Amino acid sequence: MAESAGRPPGLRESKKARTRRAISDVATRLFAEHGFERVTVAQIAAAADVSVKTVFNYFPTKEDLFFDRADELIEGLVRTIRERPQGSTVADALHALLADNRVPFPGTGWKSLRDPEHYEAYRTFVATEHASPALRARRLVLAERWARELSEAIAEELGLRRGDRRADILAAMVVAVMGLRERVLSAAMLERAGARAVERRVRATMDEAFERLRRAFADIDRPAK
Amino acid sequence: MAESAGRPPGLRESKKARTRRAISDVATRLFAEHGFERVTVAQIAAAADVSVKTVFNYFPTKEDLFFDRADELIEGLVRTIRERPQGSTVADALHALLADNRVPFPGTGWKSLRDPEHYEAYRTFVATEHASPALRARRLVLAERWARELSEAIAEELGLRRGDRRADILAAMVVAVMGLRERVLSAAMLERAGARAVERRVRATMDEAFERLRRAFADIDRPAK
DNA sequence: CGGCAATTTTACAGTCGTTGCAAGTTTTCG
DNA sequence: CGAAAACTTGCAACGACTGTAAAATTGCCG
Repeated sequence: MAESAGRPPGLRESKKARTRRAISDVATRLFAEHGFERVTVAQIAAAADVSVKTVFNYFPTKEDLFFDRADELIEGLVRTIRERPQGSTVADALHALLADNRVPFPGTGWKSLRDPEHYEAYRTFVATEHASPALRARRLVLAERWARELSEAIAEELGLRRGDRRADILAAMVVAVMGLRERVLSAAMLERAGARAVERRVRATMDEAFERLRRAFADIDRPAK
Repeated sequence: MAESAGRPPGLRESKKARTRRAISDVATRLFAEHGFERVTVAQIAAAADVSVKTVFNYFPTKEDLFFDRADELIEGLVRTIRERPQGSTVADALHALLADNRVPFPGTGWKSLRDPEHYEAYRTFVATEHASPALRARRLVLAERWARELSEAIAEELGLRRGDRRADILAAMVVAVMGLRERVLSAAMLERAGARAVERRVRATMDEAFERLRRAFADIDRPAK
């Protein structure tokens, strides 16, 4: 695998990066405009001025075009756990992150829904996803992968051995709660609730969920430091 | 929607049922023999002596051929909750069901893994599913549907209004635990652990998980009657 | 700079799931 | 029995995806 800072960028590398970006951007725009199902890979390729084969060269499946960089989300979660403030349990840290009115944006991190531009962008994302069974299915697969990574991070952070049942259970429940958050968020945004209303509903759900998680895992979820 | 016992069977009905069964059986056999991905719908149609179009007439997608009647599982769960014995909480009832060494079989209910025949059949099922990303994805979609139905049943059973946050949270966590059970079960069976060993691992995981669920939901999960 | 090797991109042909359509076939019912 | 309704089928077509081998591009070395 290429190390993160191997050689000086190199023409080839940078060109590849640019091509990949171009394809992803074009695809994102087209999906937002016409919906996932009604855009063909051939159209994307044409709009990005590459061949269909090249598209599949960079993205294994059409769905990957939509969820490009979605895996960054899990990195954010893991960092949240690892770098939680002193005295804060894992549940505390995740609670703080997920009860907040922010949502993950590819590349640029978590953004507040109070910003109308971000609200609109995320609403489009959610609506596109919601309208496509294939995308909804894909999201579930991603969530499963997240559960595994989360489980490892949690185990390590709580001083349990890898694959400890308790870490697996906690991770699975956290991911379930994330799924719930997503559902609440989507539902609220799809009916065009105002940013404050969305925020309120999300927070209420997360408060409830994490309170219960705290109760369930009080014995092993220890504060940092 | 057709009521469960509409007219006397009728030639047409029974013929349809037979055709459907034939297709499903043939598909199941072929998948077990060669793996999901390596069997084409055309082959299934040929082996079942119908046209490809007829196959899609009965089953919306190829995956549905594999998971035919999997939705019966959720009915079993819901019944488990509704008909739980006196003094038993929802968590108790689900715990008893899921810590047991039995697995759901389409049509015939839950069977013990101690029976070598059932063990082998279920192992084949699990192995086939495991080998196919498409099937794994599909299972996740089914699980999501189960979460919704479970949530309704739980809400009703605990005297909460439909869509009560707490019921949603409990349901989501229960489904997460079911997913975990499946993972433990699969892993154990794929490495050909003996029935007792599989049973032990499943039970240990379920004991741990439900103990935590009980703690988390002690305030609302009331015993029956 | 020139030219060869490695890497990317592309066209082309093909597989497979899935759908729409119009023409059979079978079952039901009056 | 005969027409309507319900099923089945063959055919053509679409779109995601793959393999292959040829063409274009880029990196590198003398």
